[in-house]
Amino acid sequence: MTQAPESNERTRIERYDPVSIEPRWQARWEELGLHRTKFDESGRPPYYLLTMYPYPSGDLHIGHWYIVTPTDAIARFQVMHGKNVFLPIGFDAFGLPAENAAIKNNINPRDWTMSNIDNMRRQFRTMGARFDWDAEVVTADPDYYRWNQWFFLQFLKAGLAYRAKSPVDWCPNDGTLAREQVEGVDRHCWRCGAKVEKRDLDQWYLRVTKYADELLDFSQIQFPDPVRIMQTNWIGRSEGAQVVFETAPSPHHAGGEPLTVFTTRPDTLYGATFMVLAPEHPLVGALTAPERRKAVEAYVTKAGTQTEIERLSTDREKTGVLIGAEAINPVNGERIPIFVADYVLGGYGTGAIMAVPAHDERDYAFARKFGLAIRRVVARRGEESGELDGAGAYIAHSDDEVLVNSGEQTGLAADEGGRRIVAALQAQGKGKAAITYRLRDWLISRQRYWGTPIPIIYCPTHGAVPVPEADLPVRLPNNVDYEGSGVNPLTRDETFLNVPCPIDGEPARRETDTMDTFMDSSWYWYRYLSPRKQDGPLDHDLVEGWTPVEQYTGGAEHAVMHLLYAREFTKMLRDLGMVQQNEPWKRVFNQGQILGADGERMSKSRGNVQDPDELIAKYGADTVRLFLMFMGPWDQGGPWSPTGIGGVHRFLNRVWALALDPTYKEPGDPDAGTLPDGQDEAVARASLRAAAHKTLRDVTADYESFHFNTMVAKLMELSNTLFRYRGSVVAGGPEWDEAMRLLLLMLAPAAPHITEELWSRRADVRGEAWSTVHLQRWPTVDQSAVAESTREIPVQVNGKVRDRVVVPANADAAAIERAALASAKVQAILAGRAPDRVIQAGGGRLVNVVIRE
RNA sequence: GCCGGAGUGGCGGAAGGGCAGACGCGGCCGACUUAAAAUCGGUUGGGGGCAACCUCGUGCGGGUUCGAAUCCCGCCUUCGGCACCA
Repeated sequence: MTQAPESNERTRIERYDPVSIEPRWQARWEELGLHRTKFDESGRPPYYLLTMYPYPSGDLHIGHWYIVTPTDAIARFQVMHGKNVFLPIGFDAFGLPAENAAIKNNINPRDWTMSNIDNMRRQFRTMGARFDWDAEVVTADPDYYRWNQWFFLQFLKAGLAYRAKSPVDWCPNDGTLAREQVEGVDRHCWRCGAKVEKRDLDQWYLRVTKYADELLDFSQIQFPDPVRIMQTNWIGRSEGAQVVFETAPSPHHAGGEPLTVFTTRPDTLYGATFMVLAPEHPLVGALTAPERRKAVEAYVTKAGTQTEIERLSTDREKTGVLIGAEAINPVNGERIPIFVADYVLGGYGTGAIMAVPAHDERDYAFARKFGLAIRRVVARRGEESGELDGAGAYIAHSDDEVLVNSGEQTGLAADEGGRRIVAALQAQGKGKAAITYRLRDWLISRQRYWGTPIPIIYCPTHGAVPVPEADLPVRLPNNVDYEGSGVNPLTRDETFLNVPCPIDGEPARRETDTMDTFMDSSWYWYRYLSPRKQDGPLDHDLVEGWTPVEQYTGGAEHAVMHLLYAREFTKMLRDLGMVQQNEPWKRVFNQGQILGADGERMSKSRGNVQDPDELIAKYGADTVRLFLMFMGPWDQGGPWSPTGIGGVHRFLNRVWALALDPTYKEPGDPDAGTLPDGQDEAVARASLRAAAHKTLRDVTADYESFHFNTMVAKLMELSNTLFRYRGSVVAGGPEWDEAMRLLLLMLAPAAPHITEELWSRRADVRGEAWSTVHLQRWPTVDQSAVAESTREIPVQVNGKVRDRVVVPANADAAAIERAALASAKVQAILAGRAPDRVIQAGGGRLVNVVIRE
């Protein structure tokens, strides 16, 4: 790069050169151990600040900076408020991308992951974040994942883990596929293109539905509203009743087989005109009549091969087949036909419904298509004899509805009728009130290599036997050969597979499934507190002293997965006596996401990834940090654009110049040296102080509420104010010096390097010993500096601002009104008329003169 | 379809019943310079006026209020999430 020779005026002070300053201070902080948390320190209250640990994809991009640097600013701000801050970092090191890279490039997932982590550690250090690297956790480390295994064994003992069959997407060549590995409408494998099928596999579950009700209680965790709402919907509690129908006798069947359905509308039971079983319902096979068997089997098979999307698409036409059996409605003994149809889900409720087409849109659509009876049983009072208009089901559920065509219950209010129907059924043992949740148990089995091995051994005699705790960890073998396919290599690894049964010592085989990585991320903040502890997963004293985590920041994309799994996990740990708390974190904040310049998610494959390294080389880390905070509200994110970064860099250059050379006069500045607005020296001194302390008041509030963009704007304003006084008689004086000191302290959390450099030079100039700016106490606002002797009050006429009047700060309402009405502009508009009303808003902050035309 | 978030200058955004457009980018004018860059100062929502000023403006249409970007009702666009959950 050709650089013009430094012009004369720029040689007076040293140029702001972040590239030389930043690494120097980073090294110094590390040498001093400034970022290492002393957990046992008393006196300073603990403050655990957590940011979601990253997946080690290889390179830190600008999105990581966007996530991390404001969090670092919060940490530094809290340190300056006397808190004992813990800000750890680690890596979510297991998962599919490592395996994909491994298969593609024929390398080892561990090597790929670990070298990515090395690179990211290096890049992280260039941010200047105060991470406590001693606490680092890497989930692919056996020292970490052995505790996943240990927790699993405890859950098993406590009955919180169990095994059950469940379907997976299966490719004949590449084994189990993750959702994103199934491509196209024809559902082919992403690698080999083969047709994907469904397979039922035995898999492990965690019994998290046990906590469904408790998870709906958010009183001990502060979530952003959208997260709370999404979790509530995800859990999906609905109240209703279970009703037992029995099958009717037929030529092929004795009948009397109970079929339980769940309904939220027991009041509509008399309107049930058919019944529907999910294709997965266990009784489908047994109840199907011989002449229907072929059709039913074909239908069930087809349902199994359809994509979730296809099957669950709401605008798809309803399909289904009769199974050739009938059920008896317990309230009226009526025989109704039974269908199997895929609009009923196997995994929800009882997998069977009573269909009430008059009062349910889905049942209505199905009944119309198959020409089934539609019987109205609920009507608005006074419209009992009315017919359905044929446009659809009648859903509205209001207070003035009554039951019709409902036997003994006819004429009752719908609610009351529903209650009586349930009570009557309950008396006969044919029903009861029930609550159903949309939430399912947590399926943790993954047919993958790169994860935590599930510590189970299958013995021909004893079945699934837990690995004894003393034998943990079950290590993932390092030498793996994918043999060019996506099939989990553990299933071919004889050394791994063959083990003696822990009970009888006879030959047995290991479980080859590994755990969902959400298991890893459900407790890592506890491990950060004692990452190398060998005799247990967590240190109880530290956990109780430092958690729930004070503040957790991360992306909203985890609203219902990670953030819910981790809550469930914490409740399980609590029930095992491992922790005392009900929730893992006190407060969660969702920062926005930085997208590529094209508005799409940043990813290597899209080629829209912004590498921060070149920006740092050009502007330095402080500028990049500050720019990311300045761009907009932190919870908003948005497409990446470097437009404007120069403005932030210019701001830091100006802070640099103000700190090192207050009295300098720009040759190009016509106003250099004069005081603004014709102020005299005393007024200038007072307004400098006022500006500094007002900024302090506002910036403090902005840090506390994570409004970093306005925080930076206000610091820019203060530097602009200082700039106006640069070279004047007050430049370098005591008020200037105080303002400069406040500016550096306020800027320190956001731009840690330049402030540290200027702070140390300040100490040099004064002959004081150096002490880091980052351990200074946050300054306090001097209210007397902020107070002003006069106020300027906007005067509106009919809501439009027409003038401003200046009144003494202590003017009372009458005086303000007099001043407002005395305004020449107001008088001109009044034109001799008297105002109808004069309103003062906000204790005299504004006056509105109302005239009716 | 249902549930959420967001729509404000050329651009990122500020103000969350009381001065719309803070701060920054970009633009324009000027200073410094042989010149350019950098730096510094001024100016910058639209329309009108020589001016002081006037007028219109926060996605659209209504409403509440002395006063609405902000609250309410009905839409539109866009981004997330869920999606036959009985």
